[in-house]
Amino acid sequence: METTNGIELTDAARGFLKALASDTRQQILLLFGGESELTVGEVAERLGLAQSAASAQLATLRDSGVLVARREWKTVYYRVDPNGIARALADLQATLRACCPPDGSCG
Amino acid sequence: METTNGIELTDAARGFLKALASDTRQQILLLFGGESELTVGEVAERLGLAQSAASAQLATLRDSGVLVARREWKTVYYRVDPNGIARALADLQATLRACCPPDGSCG
DNA sequence: CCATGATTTCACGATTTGACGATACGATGC
DNA sequence: GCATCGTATCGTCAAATCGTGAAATCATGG
Repeated sequence: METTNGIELTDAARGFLKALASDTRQQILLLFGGESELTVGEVAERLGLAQSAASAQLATLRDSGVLVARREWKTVYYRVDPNGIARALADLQATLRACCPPDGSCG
Repeated sequence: METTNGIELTDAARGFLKALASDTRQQILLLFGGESELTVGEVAERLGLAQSAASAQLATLRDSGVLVARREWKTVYYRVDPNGIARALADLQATLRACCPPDGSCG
């Protein structure tokens, strides 16, 4: 069997936590609260970032399953991936349930 | 009413995300899966960390509401704070609900 | 083929993080 | 008062992160 506890975070959950630990990436994600889709340039302008910085942060969010990208001609449209977020959150909760007593509404 | 979107992360949620973004702090948290309480020295030994490093990371987890500390004579016992975790998770989910369509099981 | 527009990648510097060792603090026991 | 044990704090250093500007990529239009 496993020598480990059996308690571990999935890659989805770890990526999610790392991605959303950054203030800038949090702001980017919250930008999608009103808009359904945003381009790299729009994100850069609204946050006062260089386009290269916005591009990199968006790529991080995409790689961690928080956002998805759609390319239309020259423009790349990013939008939230509810599925990826749900999965990461579910994994995170499942792991946390093993650490904190189930009596609390930990999940 | 609000000039803002109304979408924002609470301090609890932000602290939670930052605290659990570190691999070391993730491992520390998972250490509590089997044990109810651990001392600084125990955490340091099990993770092969210097005592000072374990102390600092534990303090970070405590400051972000993930752990609570209890002092008994010279020894400080840390344990998970299910209440703090539940609050951070609830705040996080509430914010995320504003970003991803409610049709998904986002929360 | 060349120009344009949007994005990505690269090279660089500045700030932050994470670990260590050494030292200081707090409480006990002689 | 002095020694001891467990923690916390401080100083330092290597590695990672984040931002910028310049150059490269990719697709379209003339």
